[in-house]
Amino acid sequence: MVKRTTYCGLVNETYLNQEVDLAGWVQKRRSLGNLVFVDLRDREGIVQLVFSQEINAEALALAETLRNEYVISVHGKVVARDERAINERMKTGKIEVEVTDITVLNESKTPPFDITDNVTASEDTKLKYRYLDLRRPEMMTGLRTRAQIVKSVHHYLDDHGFIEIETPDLTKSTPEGARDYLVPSRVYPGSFYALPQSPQLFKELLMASGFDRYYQIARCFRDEDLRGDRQPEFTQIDLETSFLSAEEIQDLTEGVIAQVMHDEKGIGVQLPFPRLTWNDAMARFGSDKPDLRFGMELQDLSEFFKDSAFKVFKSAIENGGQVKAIVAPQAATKYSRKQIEGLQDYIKRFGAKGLAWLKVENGEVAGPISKFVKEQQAELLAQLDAHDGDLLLFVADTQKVVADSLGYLRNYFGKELDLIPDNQFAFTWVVDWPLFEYDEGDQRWVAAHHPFTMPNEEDIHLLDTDPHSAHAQSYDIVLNGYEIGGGSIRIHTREIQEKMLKALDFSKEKAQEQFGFLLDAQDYGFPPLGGLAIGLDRFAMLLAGRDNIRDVIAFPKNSKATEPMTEAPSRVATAQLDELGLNVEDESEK
RNA sequence: GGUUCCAUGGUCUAGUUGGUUAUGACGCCUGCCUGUCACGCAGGAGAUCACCGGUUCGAGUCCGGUUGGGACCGCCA
Repeated sequence: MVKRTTYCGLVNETYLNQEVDLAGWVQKRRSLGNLVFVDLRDREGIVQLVFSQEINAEALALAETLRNEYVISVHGKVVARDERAINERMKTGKIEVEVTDITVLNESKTPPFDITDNVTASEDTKLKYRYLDLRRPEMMTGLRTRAQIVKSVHHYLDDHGFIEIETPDLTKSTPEGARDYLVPSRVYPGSFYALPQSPQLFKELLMASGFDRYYQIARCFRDEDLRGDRQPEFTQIDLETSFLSAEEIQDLTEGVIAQVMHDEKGIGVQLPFPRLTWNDAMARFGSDKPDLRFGMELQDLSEFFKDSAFKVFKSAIENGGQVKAIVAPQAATKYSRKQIEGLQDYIKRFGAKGLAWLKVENGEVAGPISKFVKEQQAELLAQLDAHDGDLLLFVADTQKVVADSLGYLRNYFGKELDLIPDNQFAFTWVVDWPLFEYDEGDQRWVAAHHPFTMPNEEDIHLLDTDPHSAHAQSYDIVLNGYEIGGGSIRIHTREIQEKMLKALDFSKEKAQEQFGFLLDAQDYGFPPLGGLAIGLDRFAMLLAGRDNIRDVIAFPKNSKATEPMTEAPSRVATAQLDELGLNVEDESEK
């Protein structure tokens, strides 16, 4: 095999009049008879090859037989294109390669879709032929963005005294949190390992061992339903430290992110990032992961409407709820009554019973509820800072329903009204989370973050009296409306840990059975500790400008958690099951 | 677990009130073409209308079910 001179996409004027050897895939053949052009593609880009009688008749003949995605190598001379033949849209458009020798390294069937960035094939088809999909430049770019992030993280954390340590993938199932992926044990039939949801407990134990600063690019597994930003296996930039405060860990994280933004995007981010309390995030943006690239904040009108003649509003407030509104700027004429009612149907899934709205026209409010606010309309418009042409949207309900509904509508209108600037990266911390949240489905209190999260210092006493009102030393890092990471200061004393588990209704026995190794470790000089994990996939997705983490994962699952290419998961041989002591029900069905 | 949408040549797609040979583009094949880069021109091939059943004289179209896929809610310490 001839040694390549360079990548196709990197051939430029410095190679003028030199002989080069190139290899790659045929992007396109354009035959004009005795003159043939071939676009040759590799990971760095495309270069135009020329074949003609004058250059080499034998190569020309072979060029006529080329088809898309054939793999070839060529030898030829880099020449300048004629003035009128220059292609300004191509990086290599000023030159071309006159081919004197060509080898077909492999032929290709006609691919099921074109290897271009404006591909039209369905997600299903693309995943089935993932190796072809990944030939597309934008897919290569996404994975290279991801690689660059990892490289920067290694560089930064290595420089800051972090030690990279691997933790097990075959570990113990834990009852809290997401559903585990289970791995049957052959040696102990009926017993199972679990794949880690995160390396949480192991990294805490590494602090107990005195490593002081740990990190890992860690694969995590959660058997829950998928979304555009959720895959069953995903990767965290996982780190843990001893003897640092929440603020110090946040500063450190900002350093990591600033390094990545500098290396990958050439952007100097403004530090420190804003810090929002969880309460403020929910109150102002209706979300625990607010998109700060635009305004349109939720405004509380409970006081304004507490004596309203509009019973829906008045009674919501009397029942301990609230009335809030958002102002969609210049949206009044863009949305018909029917469209707004469509939005109302949508927010019903968050529990909202209705969506009240007003349009502002000539300084007056108009719309179905206008008669209730006509008298105070000037006051209302002033309070909301609303102007002619704006659309006002109101939801009256419990705090949670109001936040979910208006938070959704805020994001919806942000996109629809084009209020979100491109190429902006708005980081923020969301801090001071509740320690617990109530699980309506299971009718019990669960840890909002995880059961090892330290309460705020001033709330520790609440563990004895009113644990569920306590707030936590936990923090999420949010980018453009996505949670890209989160962490906390952990509990490091057995006393507080046991109170925490008790508040979660763990019996002493159950706690010992599930987390005994951690509780025991806390008896042997467990240092104060805390850490954080950044979701690599989401971070890479956002930096690559994509809207699905599949685009920055080489071989992802589809939305049904299967992989169309390998057809995993699949049934296995009975002999394999027998060896594991497993019986599958209804094996004949399906 | 729930809601909702979708399935027509290789790909994307049109298909009316149920009515003769199922539309178009791209791609593919053959021929012509020496400056193309969305090459052009002429011709051609390519369809189990996802699957099963029903209604009907007649189903791509209507009804029921199944399968596969997309989005969303729940779920995701």
